[in-house]
Amino acid sequence: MNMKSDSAMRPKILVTVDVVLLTVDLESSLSDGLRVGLIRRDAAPYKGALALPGGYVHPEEDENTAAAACRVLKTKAGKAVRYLEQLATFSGPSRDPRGWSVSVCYVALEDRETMKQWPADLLARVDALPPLAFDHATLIGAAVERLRNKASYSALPVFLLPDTFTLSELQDLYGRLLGTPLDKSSFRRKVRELGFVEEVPGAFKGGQNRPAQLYRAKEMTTFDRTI
Amino acid sequence: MNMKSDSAMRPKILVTVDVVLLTVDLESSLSDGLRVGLIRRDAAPYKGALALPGGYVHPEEDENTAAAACRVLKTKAGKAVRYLEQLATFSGPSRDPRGWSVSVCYVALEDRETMKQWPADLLARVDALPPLAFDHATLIGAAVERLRNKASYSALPVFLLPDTFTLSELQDLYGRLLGTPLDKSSFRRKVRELGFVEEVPGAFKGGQNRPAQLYRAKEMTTFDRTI
DNA sequence: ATATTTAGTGGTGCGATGCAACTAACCGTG
DNA sequence: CACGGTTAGTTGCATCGCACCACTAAATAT
Repeated sequence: MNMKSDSAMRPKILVTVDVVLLTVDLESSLSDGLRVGLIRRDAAPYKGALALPGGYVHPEEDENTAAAACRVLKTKAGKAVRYLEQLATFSGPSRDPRGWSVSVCYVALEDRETMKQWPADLLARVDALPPLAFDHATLIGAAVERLRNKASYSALPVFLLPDTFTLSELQDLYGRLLGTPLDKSSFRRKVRELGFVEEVPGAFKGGQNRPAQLYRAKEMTTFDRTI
Repeated sequence: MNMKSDSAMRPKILVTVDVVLLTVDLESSLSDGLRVGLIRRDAAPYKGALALPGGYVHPEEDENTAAAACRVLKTKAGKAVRYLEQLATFSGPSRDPRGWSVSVCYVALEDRETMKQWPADLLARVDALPPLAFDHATLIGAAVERLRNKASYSALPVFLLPDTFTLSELQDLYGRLLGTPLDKSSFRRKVRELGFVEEVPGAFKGGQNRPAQLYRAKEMTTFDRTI
């Protein structure tokens, strides 16, 4: 196979990035509260439709696709994101009507408070998605699956909470993601011994009842997984 | 940001796939025995250097990047591969001297017997890699990490063994990948109850000593992971 | 004071896992 | 042909982690 002719006859491939920006609404008691940040497309194709924030990779300004994803988020959301991770790459001739396309998809996590800036009508529940442009529903499905999966063995979900949070909030979050209520005692023991949170000395969240100790995330931890 | 001008002024991005084809040599007692199938490049850049099997995505014939990876493997190895999984996508302006490139990287697993077809001098130990073209050493590192990781919670490693194998061989393999010797009793109990292998009735592997029952893989299984 | 609600801690029984001893089957050797 | 060596495969036990449940603590409301 000749490399030169291979390169010369190569048709154009569209190279884009898409970001699944996830957050969680701990107030909503029904469902898991997971929400995804969308945009409304202002150009063809799918003009006027809802879609994931995304766009072309700009070789002259992007250092790599992760940088492109950051740039997209910054222009569409006006801020740097808390956590960003590459999810997977989707490709094919028919997923974009403009031609054969490759989309490197990223998952971003943000807490609900910060996401207040995002227009409320563009924050869709992931368990009741509106019609979306391209194959974006698939990308969201993959992102949510990844997040749920990582919840079972990592500290990743802390990025869905504000800087400080109570252990009850953290437990509630894990319970939602894992789809099963967790035991208070076991959860606290686990979290403590894994040491991915630390107390904020003297900081308490007071409500109607007994005040709760506030915590903050320490380092990112991935737990052991044994066969 | 105007989509049309965005698209029109878009410089060419090289879109390629690379495959990290892994196998394991259970004979080699030192190290873990993991090996990666390489090719020797017959064209610039890096002409004559060792590299991963890979190549351009061909939009007119490839249904997606996974199909491109299969095609690359078929042309370079002459056969379909046992297991193929997308690893990650690597990108940037400097990883390929020809220009800004995106490489969708795949991990492939094959058993040692089948890999006998691969030229022996192109089957490198992953813990002692020769100098490689592009950033391919990085891709191999990521692939090996992924494999080791999945060994701790999935049946994935069975794809590194022939169709039938003994439980001792399977245990040896897991022990190598996990980097720690496993207990015979516990391992067998686990494998049995997870049920991802089944006996081949009446088939035994006879050596100098007591013959061992042969097993074959059932369905692909991923185990539970709990926080 | 007392009820209510949420925060947070301790104890206990069961199941999974690790460890070690045991049996089984084959081969080679004197 | 008995015996030792080696690998296959099982069984029993002891221990550790974890789910479950009961308890105490601190606030508010009436």
